[in-house]
Amino acid sequence: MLATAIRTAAASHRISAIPIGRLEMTTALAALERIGLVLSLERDATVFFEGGDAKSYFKVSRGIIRNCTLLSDGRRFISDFYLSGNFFGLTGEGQNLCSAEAVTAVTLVRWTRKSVAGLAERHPGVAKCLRLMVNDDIAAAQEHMLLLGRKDATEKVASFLLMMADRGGDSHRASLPMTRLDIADYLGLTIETVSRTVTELRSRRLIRLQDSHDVVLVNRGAIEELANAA
Amino acid sequence: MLATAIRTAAASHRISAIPIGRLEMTTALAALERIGLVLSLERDATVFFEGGDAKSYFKVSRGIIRNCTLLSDGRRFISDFYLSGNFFGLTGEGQNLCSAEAVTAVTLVRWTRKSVAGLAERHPGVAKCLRLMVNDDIAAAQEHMLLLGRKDATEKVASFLLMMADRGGDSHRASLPMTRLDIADYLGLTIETVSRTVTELRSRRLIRLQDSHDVVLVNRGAIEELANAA
DNA sequence: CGTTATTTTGATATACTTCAATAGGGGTGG
DNA sequence: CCACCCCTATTGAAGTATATCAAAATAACG
Repeated sequence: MLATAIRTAAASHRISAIPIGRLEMTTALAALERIGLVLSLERDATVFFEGGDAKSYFKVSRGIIRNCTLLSDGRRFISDFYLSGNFFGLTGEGQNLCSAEAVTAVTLVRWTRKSVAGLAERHPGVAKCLRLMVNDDIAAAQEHMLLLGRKDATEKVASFLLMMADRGGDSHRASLPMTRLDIADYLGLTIETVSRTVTELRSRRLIRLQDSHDVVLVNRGAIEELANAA
Repeated sequence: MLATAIRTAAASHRISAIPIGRLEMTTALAALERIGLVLSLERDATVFFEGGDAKSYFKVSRGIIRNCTLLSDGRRFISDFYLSGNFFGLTGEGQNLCSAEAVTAVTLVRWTRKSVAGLAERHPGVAKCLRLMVNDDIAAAQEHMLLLGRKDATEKVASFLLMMADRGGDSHRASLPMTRLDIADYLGLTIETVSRTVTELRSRRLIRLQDSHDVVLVNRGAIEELANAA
């Protein structure tokens, strides 16, 4: 189970470089397979709280997770979404840096940090895989910061659509299971601005909406130009 | 030399938890001491370029470094500053995620990734120290994203002053060696807005300026309230 | 001491937010 | 099956925070 899990993760776009020998890893991880616990959660359930003890690593088997933080007056920010195949909870030695919530109903696999740490110690391949996943999270954060700090609404939404398309199976279709509020809190905008921007892209025939959560990138090239990828 | 270097890093606020036995680490690092190369750079010199091969780890001995990325039209974003004692270049397996430039004249220590990786393999204490430093970078990125995505100009500037004060020696004084443009590019604002916001804080008697690069936090409590720390 | 870079201040413009209303979609119960 | 409700998304009108454009003041530098 975990062998499959980590292989999937390594194959996902979020692992930037081909990491390590598959055989090595599969062998290493076979040991951990039976200690990963499966859990299912309803939409909007909390996986863990910001500030709580970081005790576990998770993998998304099905559904989607959001990592979010709140300001005292209720303003919310979403630092990342984790899709099926992605690992999360890797960061935050000691305390969780943000809370994790189920955007949709989800199935997760959970491992204790202790057991993963033990495995990583015995198997350098596992350690390397974890390092690569953390690295991908950092790369994502860097790009996200650039987006938040220096991109306008159109660039933000275009970037988001491209990211979701790339993380899904089809580079010309973005599935958006989250609400406009989630998207707004990820992009540092309001729902109204997100909505208006999507409408604008649609009226320019760059995208087509099957419904509000399923976007076809009709002209991906033009969207890439708008996104202003660094 | 490196022993001192890493000890300093571990002592700095950027290492969130007391990491590992000092003795263990000092012993481990003694071996690396002689392979760290010292280099000095002028103000505005580039340490490494975004997209270039990530070949080295660095420690700032003196001065300050900015990590920045550019959009195609010249908009710039600064993801982090590294002050004396901080390590950088730890992230970006393979390619550098952003370029690193000298904000002031700097003295750096450089190690090849290979040599550090080798040391980390032989000495778990070193590996752990590196992990903790990467973790601190992630925590900083998380907070930075929240700031960029959901804070207004006053909150941004107040947060920045507090961060700089905390990273310096004196919690009631922020030394700002960088220009207003650097600050603006870090906060996702313009120089004019940064300047106006600083003026506003000054006229409210929350801060006092020795000169534009040396800020006394007269009323730190009030600034903390304004900063709206999560 | 003049020259240039940086910072501050001022006036105006605008992108995005806020407030408000309408429209769509999905489920439930009558 | 339709009517109703709730939740989400869209659209509209007005307000505001921040950007932009422009100039003055201050600091840094040779």
